[in-house]
Amino acid sequence: MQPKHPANSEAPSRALTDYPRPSVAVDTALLTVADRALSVVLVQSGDRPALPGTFLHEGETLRDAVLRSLRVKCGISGLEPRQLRVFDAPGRDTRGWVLSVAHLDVVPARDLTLDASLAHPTAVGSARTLPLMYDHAEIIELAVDALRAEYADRPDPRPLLPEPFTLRELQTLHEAIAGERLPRDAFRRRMEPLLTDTGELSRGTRGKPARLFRRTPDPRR
Amino acid sequence: MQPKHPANSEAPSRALTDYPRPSVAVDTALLTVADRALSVVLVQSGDRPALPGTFLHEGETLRDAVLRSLRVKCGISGLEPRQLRVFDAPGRDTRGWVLSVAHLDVVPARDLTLDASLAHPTAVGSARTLPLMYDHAEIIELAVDALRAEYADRPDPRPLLPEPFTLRELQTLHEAIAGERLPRDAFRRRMEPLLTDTGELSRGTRGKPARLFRRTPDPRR
DNA sequence: GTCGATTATCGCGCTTCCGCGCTAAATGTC
DNA sequence: GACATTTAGCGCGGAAGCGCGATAATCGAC
Repeated sequence: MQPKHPANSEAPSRALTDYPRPSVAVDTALLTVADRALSVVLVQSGDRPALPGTFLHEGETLRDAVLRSLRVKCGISGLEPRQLRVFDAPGRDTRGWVLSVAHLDVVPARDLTLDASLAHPTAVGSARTLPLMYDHAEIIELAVDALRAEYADRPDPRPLLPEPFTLRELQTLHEAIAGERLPRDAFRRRMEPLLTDTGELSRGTRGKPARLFRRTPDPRR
Repeated sequence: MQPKHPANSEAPSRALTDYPRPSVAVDTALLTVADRALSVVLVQSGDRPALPGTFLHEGETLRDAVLRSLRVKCGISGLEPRQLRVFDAPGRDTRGWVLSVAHLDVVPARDLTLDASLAHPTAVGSARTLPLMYDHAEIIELAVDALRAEYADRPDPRPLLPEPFTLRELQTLHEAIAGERLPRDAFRRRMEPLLTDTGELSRGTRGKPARLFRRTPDPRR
């Protein structure tokens, strides 16, 4: 029977590697917007769908591992994963003791050139009905809530819209993420002050041409 | 040189324990309020002060580990730790590869019967000037921000005040946590609807007796 | 050229929240 | 009993935000 770890920050008489340690995985709810609704990228894990993930390798950070897993599993790079929470139920993985650090990331649908036999976006509503591995359904819900909070009062903070864009395009995106209709005037009053008017108008569209905007860089980020 | 982990959720030809794994620690910013200001409980770690923590043992959850560390290091039990974030810089601990899952917990000052030579509350302002171990200064800032957010629009959600209490006592507590004065009328308008008036008045105090309140159980918790 | 579609603006009434000064009530101290 | 202290309530003016209906402008389709 192996000894238990010493208290953290005590000087142990043994090496840390003498003690039982968990494997640490990262799993990412990679969200995108397609057909005016949120989708999540799923991969096939054995016989069940799952979020893309990997085990943490020595010498890398959690973020390094997330980026590696998205590159390898989904052919995606250059993203900004955000840590959500650690899932730590002792028996969550039948192969042994595994913790998972859940992450959220966001990618424009146009950047997804997935091999559909490996990874594919699934509407969040549909994903809820699937028998996902481990606690991945819970991770998706956490991620959706976190993304909705980010989008509540900032215009497209995880840039999904190519610039420039119209107010209407921005509102449609925000409604897809919020999962509900957003009243037009209130939305415009809240967002317009946070945007940069390019001074240009849309072209090739029916009706009065819409003004075109860019995001104003957020000093907080 | 040891092999790297297989991709998460692939069926490995080797046991998970064949691969390098980190030690996982939990560190807790245990906050309390004393002298109308926030304090954090520090322990001595070698020659430097630190947050109480421990390594995660097989078969327990992070919460189990936090509770164990608070019991062993501080003689405290029955708390409700909240996960904050994982600290994962590869070189953060000179003894080897260690991740730390930072937590926040809150304890009334009256429940702290600490052996001062082991653990002692330190005003958060003072703690900022100390050479804390690892990333513990950062953990404290995260915890303070998280606690302030919890207290922003709910009355004493991490119960610190013994019941019943007066509006003035509640306001004084919230000001200690917020670190700033809160205007009386606005505070009362925001909080009073969320409290249960006991129908009783304070006694033994100078001036008009104050009404006494209890917390109304929050359906969200 | 007309029409429908689309964007944009705005006045307006309403709601919510805030800060402040003032007044009243009730207690303990002297 | 007077006084200082403390709590409590409230009127009021102001600020901020909202939803809605109405109107105007501008485009492409026909």
